[in-house]
Amino acid sequence: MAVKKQRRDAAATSEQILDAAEKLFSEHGFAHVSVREISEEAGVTKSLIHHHFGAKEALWQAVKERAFGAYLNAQIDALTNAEASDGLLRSSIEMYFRYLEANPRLVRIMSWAQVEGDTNPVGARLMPLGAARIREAQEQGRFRSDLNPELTLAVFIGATSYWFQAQGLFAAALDCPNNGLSGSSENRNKAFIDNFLNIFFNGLFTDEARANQQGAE
Amino acid sequence: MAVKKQRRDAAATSEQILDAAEKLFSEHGFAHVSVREISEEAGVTKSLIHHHFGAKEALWQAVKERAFGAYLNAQIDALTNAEASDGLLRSSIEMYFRYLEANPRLVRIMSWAQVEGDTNPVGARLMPLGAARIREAQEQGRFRSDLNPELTLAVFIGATSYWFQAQGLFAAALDCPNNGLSGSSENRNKAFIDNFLNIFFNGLFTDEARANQQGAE
DNA sequence: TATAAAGTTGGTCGGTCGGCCAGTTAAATT
DNA sequence: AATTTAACTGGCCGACCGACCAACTTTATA
Repeated sequence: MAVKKQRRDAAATSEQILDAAEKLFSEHGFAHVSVREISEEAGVTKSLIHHHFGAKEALWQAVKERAFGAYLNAQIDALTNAEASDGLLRSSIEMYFRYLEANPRLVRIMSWAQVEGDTNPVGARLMPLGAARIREAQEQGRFRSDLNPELTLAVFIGATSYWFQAQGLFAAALDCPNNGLSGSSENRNKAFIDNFLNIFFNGLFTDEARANQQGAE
Repeated sequence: MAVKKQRRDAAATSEQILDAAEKLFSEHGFAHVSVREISEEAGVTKSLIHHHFGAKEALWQAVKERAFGAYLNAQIDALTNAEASDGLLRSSIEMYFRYLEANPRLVRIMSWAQVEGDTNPVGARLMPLGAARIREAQEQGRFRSDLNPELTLAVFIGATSYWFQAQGLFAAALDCPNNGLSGSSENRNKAFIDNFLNIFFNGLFTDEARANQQGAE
């Protein structure tokens, strides 16, 4: 038999409100969404939102904290559990990419938070972990030691994050039929990360060009 | 003798309004700025803004078109005038980076436009030009031919654009005193682009690691 | 100089916003 | 069963928003 729906459940109601707010905030941004719209989306009264979260700003904060918290845990897992071999480091990088791919709302929330000037605590937590993995690889002679780990990590985070943030920018240029990228977005994402990792690890130069470059220095 | 100030000059007034709007919109975004605030910043009445631009939305559009137009011209110059040698391609890439560095307002306007879902016509114009340069280098045997030019360009645009968009994200992690990056932002920018181009062209692997990777395939 | 056109102004309107409060209902406590 | 606590509701309020308009002033035209 079906469980009778609880009519007063503060935790469930809060989640309901958070879900609705996350949906609308991520789509349109904090300023373009009214508390009224959120209440309608969540199926509760406007007053109830103020009852549970106080001000609109606090609700936005709660939405961000929930999304960033889940993201942070997933990434810390990926960065601490992966072992220091080429294949596993590569796969932990791919996990970062896949997480963004699977959570488009998170990507948009991060975009909004970024442009609105939030001092994102997630980056400050994640950067040292990722940089440490790069340092390990350098000490083991697998990565070049003349590169700065933090800046290298910034390249990786930037290229992958921007790929998802700016799909509208790239879509038109990628959709021409002669480059074999006009398939599904999954295929495009896979082609991008493969292409990126290939450059990231091996560079853009041919062996010949690299030899010339080194000879010239 | 000083030129007597024109008291009624529609073009100058429009510029004045556009300057004020660009400043405030880029700092706080479209929704967080009122027409009243813009009028005060520009030193004109609110009604005058409606007289010149119609609706607030049209003013925002005009701000974006002015900024994107200047940006587009500068980049088209860089991409069409640079000759097809390693040094000049590298320098045209650096010009792109320098332009973003010198125009923080443009970076923020692009961020706002992106997150608000604008179908950015600039990317559609610029991507084919940049991809063509990469194709040339591939045909001349300087760049590896197994890479997709458009996706490669997306890596470059993403990494550099994100660097400026997300300085707040990176700043905390980069400011630790032991990595030599705690100087001025100009120095940090230079260190980043040098590090990026080094990876971009030559890859992250050591020669040994690259040899192992190729041997394993 | 007469007249039209364009630049500029202060004031105001309907509408929406976030937040508050008094009151109601269900659950928990004693 | 009585009472306290907390979830929940409808209505309302002042503030602010973008837009509009009628009037006024300067410049261009004939």
